Amino acid sequence: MTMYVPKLEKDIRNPLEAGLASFEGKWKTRVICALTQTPNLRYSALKSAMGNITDAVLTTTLKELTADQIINRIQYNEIPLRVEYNLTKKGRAAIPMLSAICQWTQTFNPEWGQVKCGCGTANCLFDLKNH
Amino acid sequence: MTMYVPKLEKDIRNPLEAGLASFEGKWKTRVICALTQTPNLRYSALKSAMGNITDAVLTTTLKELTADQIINRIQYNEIPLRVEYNLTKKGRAAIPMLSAICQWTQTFNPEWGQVKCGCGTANCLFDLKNH
DNA sequence: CTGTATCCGGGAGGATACTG
DNA sequence: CAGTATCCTCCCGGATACAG
Repeated sequence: MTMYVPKLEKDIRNPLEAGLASFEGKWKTRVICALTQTPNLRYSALKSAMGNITDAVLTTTLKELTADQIINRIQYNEIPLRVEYNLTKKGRAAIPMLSAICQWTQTFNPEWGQVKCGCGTANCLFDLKNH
Repeated sequence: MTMYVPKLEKDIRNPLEAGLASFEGKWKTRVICALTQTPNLRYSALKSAMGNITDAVLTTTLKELTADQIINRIQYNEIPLRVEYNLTKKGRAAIPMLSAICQWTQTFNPEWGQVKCGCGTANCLFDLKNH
């Protein structure tokens, strides 16, 4: 019933800060990565892709990404209920940006350069350590 | 005497998360912005550019940016002590990335598109609301 | 002038139990 | 299956005071 409402408004001053806020927190980029590798994922598939996330945290993450127009929530009123998530146009437009950050890190911190993703997916964005 | 040491290690899994961590927090991008507009700034100049930051928070921010190799700390052993900060090569390489995020926000959230920076500096990265 | 030391409130992330 | 509701812990950002 009582949704969480922060007492202090965040102090976001420009479009850069607004953009970065879309990716902050522990799970958002991981959800984006999963949806990049597999375009349509159900709640349960997303949850197991995240590994050890709890429902409360996954739900919050998905709501924030939806509010930021980075993912779509598509509900099929079947029984049992089916819900799928995928990237919006804005979400897909973020992929090159995130890749650029990834490469920037690997360029200047070569210790990251050796870590290769083992997922075998051709369009995988990220080089994951635990994957 | 007792520096702050986090008890739980941060869970950074890939170069994207490592890169984004360099920009997180309220002040890091603002410091980068200030040093983009003015290449060499003293502690006190940086502090007044930030507006209402406290010393404890500014010091922490500068240390983290230095540790991440995004800014250089140059100390002149004069009396009184003079310290200047500027962007490293890695820091300068981040500017196009940050501009891309800025533009991404302005493209998909046009309410940010009308806000223009009033600083008059040619190489100003960001469109600032309070500036 | 350029910081450190110390304390504190608020909140993000998480654990657990429960539900249509 | 796809979430809510509730509670809790840790620690970040900030305030204030002090120092080399």
